[in-house]
Amino acid sequence: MHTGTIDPATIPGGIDLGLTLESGQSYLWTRADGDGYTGDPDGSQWYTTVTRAAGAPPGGESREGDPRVLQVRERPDGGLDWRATMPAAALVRERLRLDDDLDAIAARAPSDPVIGAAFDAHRGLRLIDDPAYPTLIAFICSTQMRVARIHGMVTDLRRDLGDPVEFDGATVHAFPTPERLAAAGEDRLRELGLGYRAPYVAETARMVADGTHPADAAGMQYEDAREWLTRFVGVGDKVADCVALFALGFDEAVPLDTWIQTAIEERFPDCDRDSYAETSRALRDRLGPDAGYVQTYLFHHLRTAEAATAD
DNA sequence: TCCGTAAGGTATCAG
DNA sequence: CTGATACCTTACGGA
Repeated sequence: MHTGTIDPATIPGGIDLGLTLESGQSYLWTRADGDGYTGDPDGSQWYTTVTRAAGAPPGGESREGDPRVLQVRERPDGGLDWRATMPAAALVRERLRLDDDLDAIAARAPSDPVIGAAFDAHRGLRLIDDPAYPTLIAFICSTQMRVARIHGMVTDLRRDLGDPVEFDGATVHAFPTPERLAAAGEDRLRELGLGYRAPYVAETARMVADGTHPADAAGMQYEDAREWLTRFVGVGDKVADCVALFALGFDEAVPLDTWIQTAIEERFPDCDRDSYAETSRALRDRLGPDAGYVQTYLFHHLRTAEAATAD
């Protein structure tokens, strides 16, 4: 086993690990004391994921290789501990985007009372940089679902169809390979509770298994990438934006979900256009170069209960 | 205990 | 190309 620590001085703006991993960006980590997403996040717990990459460019998780386990927890000093089946210091920095300067990002954000409140209320919330294919499947599952249940669905997929890996005396499961998901078939996926998403996941997994990989969008211009991603079954503009933002490093992407749509109507009505593409463009212009970061803070702020009394 | 509603939307089909 | 509708399942809140 490899272990390491990350000095808080090397994390500009700090990190709230539980918030970052349970804020609805990533569904690929589980908390040691349970499935997570069902209670208050707790960054002092070990969070575990399984990955096939050991340090890849954004969204460029290797498409083959043995699954490897990575665990991270928050230290009392604000730094991080990690444990893994491979050297992982660089991987942790990359996945949790520890080089992003949160204070600078907050300073660049537009001066708006709700945006300011969102940054103040959720210090240490970071964007994540997850592998593209599991993120694609997770967000196909996300339509018309609550955050906690999306995590439950992904966890069920892993447990039932993912390769088991031994680590520290326990068994954890990798995200199922595209081949395995495709082979499972629509009926099996319906049994796992995916509902009408089952055929979408099966068909998209088949496309990936046949060589059309979502990470291939990483080198495109942002709007081209979003459009290209919608070729996967079950992927419209919103899900494509989630993959672009949370897995492919397109920091300008602003997934227009129901929460953000409401925020647009109430806070930025002049950004409300006739199409997704035009509204997206207007909102990106309004939110600035870190539009994706601002969106993530807004989404989390609006979604949490305290937001109801914040404004 | 039971039922209506809504949950990080998308595919499909008219007009 | 734009607008309306069905869609699986589950976890809630109100009767």
